Amino acid sequence: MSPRTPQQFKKIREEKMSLIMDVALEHFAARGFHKTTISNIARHANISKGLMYNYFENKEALLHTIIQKSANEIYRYLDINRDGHLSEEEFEFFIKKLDILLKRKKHFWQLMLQLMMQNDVREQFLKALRKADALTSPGYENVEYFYPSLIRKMFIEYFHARKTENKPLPDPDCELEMFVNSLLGYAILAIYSKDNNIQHNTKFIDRIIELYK
Amino acid sequence: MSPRTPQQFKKIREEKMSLIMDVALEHFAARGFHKTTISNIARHANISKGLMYNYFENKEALLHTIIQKSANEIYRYLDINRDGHLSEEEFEFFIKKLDILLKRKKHFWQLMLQLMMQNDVREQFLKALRKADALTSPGYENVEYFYPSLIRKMFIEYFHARKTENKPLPDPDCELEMFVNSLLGYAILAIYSKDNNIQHNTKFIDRIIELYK
Amino acid sequence: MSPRTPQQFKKIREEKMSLIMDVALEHFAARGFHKTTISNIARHANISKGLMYNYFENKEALLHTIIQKSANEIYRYLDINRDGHLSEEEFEFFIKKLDILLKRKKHFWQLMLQLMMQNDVREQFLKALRKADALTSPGYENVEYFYPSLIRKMFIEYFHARKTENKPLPDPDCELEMFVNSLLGYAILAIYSKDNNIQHNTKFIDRIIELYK
Amino acid sequence: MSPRTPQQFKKIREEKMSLIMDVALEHFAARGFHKTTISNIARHANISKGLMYNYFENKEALLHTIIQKSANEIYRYLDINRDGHLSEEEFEFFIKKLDILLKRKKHFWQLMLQLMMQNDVREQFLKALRKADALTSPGYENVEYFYPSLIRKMFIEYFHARKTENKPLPDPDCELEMFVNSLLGYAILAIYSKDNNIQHNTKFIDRIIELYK
DNA sequence: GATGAATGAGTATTCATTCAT
DNA sequence: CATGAATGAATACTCATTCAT
Repeated sequence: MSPRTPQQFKKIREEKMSLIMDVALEHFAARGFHKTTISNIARHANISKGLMYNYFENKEALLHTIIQKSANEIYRYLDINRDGHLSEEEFEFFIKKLDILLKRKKHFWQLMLQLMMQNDVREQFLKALRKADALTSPGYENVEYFYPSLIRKMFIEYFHARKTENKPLPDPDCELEMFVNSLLGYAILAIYSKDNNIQHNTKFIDRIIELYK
Repeated sequence: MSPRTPQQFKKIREEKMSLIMDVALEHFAARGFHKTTISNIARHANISKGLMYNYFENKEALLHTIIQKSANEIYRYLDINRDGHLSEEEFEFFIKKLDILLKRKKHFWQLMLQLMMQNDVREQFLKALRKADALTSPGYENVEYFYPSLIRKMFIEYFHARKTENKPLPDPDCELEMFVNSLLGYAILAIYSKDNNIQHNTKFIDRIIELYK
Repeated sequence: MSPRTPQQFKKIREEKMSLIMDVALEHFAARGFHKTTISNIARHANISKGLMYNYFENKEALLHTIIQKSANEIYRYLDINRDGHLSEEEFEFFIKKLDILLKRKKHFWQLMLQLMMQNDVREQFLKALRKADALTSPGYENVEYFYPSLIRKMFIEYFHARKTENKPLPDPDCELEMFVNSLLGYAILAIYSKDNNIQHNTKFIDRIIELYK
Repeated sequence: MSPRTPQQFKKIREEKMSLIMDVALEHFAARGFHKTTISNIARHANISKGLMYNYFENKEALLHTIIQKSANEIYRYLDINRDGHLSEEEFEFFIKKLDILLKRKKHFWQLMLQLMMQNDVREQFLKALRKADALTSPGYENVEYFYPSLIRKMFIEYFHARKTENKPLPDPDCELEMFVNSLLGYAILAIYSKDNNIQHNTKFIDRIIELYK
């Protein structure tokens, strides 16, 4: 009886880690990081507590890994043509993809919001995000500001370049902010809404595009 | 030393409770409800742990009392003419007051957001809010839906009644949603921004009023 | 019913801390630091585990405090005339007191030996000792080398000054080492011997004095 | 690839066991038995944890085997002419060999000291030593007292027979103890000294021999 | 009213050991 | 022979809450 091959071990490892992270994310999102116990995660993942620590150094490391992994996926998913310029088509594409993303990864976003709301976690949380960003944005590893800044830059440029009836906007920065706020408000409600009322969402997203494209 | 009068006792009591609640709110907002310990609150309020339990049945009761009290203050503060109708002036007045409120009570709002983000706290949290509403909205004690619904109703009516160039809005519900989302996004950023950049805020609020009044 | 006075609280605290430290020292000495559990200490001290942490930040802090306190006592006890010079009388006095000390504080010395034997604890353990030294040797707070060095210095001087039949020793350093080794060997056996065979010990100590005074 | 012969298997087995024991001894000595984890040993020996249990029933068995093996080596190494009598030459030979031994097997002696210092391990530890002794001292398997007693007996006889200037020592037992203590003190410092200052050691050993031969 | 010592149930974490492959 | 995933019992530590004074 020969031992399992390294590949087999790797597969087992990855599947278990993935399972644990899925269960943990769900619980973190629903009950918050602190109220979620390792015991609970282990019980729901049908593993022993000890195994958790075989894969994750501790509870915090588990959280970080979840954030990192999810952030990576998101960045990969959004990966728009990174020429630093946002065409009208890319703008529309971005908004629509974002909407889908919000619904696909509700648990992750709920967790993110919880973390962002805690003043003392926000900093280290942002660090994790920045790291994830660096991984997917080769060449941006040393960018001082956190990823969304990159997007923000593009949007600033986009709004400054925008014209209505061939005239530039009177106050593009204010317009950008209106846009960002609308999107943020929409996102939060979408993340916490129980139904995925497609119709309703579509209407709003279309209106956003109509207004700001 | 003559014994204190009942009034003096009452005053001491109220001041202590107020102090405890202030300290607690600050800590809850900064570190979250679970990470905040009773010991910490007591230490910062310069009282003993035991005294805390003289005033508040337990940690949860403390939280509820804080929410209740703050919610009451807020409702009192916003107290617009409750004739169930929102005039254009009232609309503008409401928005402007809300903006001031957000900045005045940042800690409270930060705590509110944290609580709203936790799926399993949200329900009981909303209950507390509804109760606070009932206290300030005599006659509405048995209203089934939670307070914002009342406001929402007025806003729905407001947007449906709104006319631009003497023509009703093509889709007032969508317009309402755009408005709500913008405001929500703005609120969150305002609650967590460190500076109270008046200028910047004023611009945005003015634009909101300009667009939706 | 007025609350206890600060003095009463202090007394309670000190008595409990002392009790815990006594029990802990006994266990540490008998079973080693790692094999001794907090539960065990608590059980034998007839207190709850929680109380332990009311008084000592953690297990290591408990150990440090024990070392510190015991070391202080020892230094106080040995406190010979600190003029940096060792007369023949002081020499004899020191040896005799040391002998008594070994028997009085067996548990402490057993623990000390255990700690000294662990390569990775020795450093931080010596630090604790140095600190205790500084507390009892005003003016020596910044002495770079650890306390025994001070004693050692005196002994070096003592042996170099020693004369037999009016002639200096042929090799005072070697003689010093013979003395130190004898004492060390004696100490270890004394610390771990179960009986305090006075006779036997006296004989040895007398011989030491006879040889090296 | 032809299957390995039984001899090859045996050789592999023995080499692996030896490797494991070396690594384990090093760790036990440096960090103590309890702080040393099986995982650590396995990692440093470049084997799997499971394999450890193929060779050693459990952690304790590993410890015992190490002690046993090292003790055997030591006894073999010291193997003086066991006629129960210690000549002056044998005395000198013994001391000199002991000195070399201390430096050759520092890790082992460090571990031994650690174990001896723990009251509750000492008993079973001495048992292991006695067993080792029995293996190398055929005929002494049932000797009640632990090995050093045998040596001690010889030394007692040696000191009682010793004469200075043709006169027997006034108190041979006390002299023996002086000798033992000196040697013990020396041994401990030698075991834990980082440098192997040959000169220094030689001087001391020579002095011992000079004094007690 | 006020204090802080005391409790104990709960939680994260460790690690020797087993076992399917 | 060899592997490392998996277990679970044990252990350090936390903290809301109680209570004698």
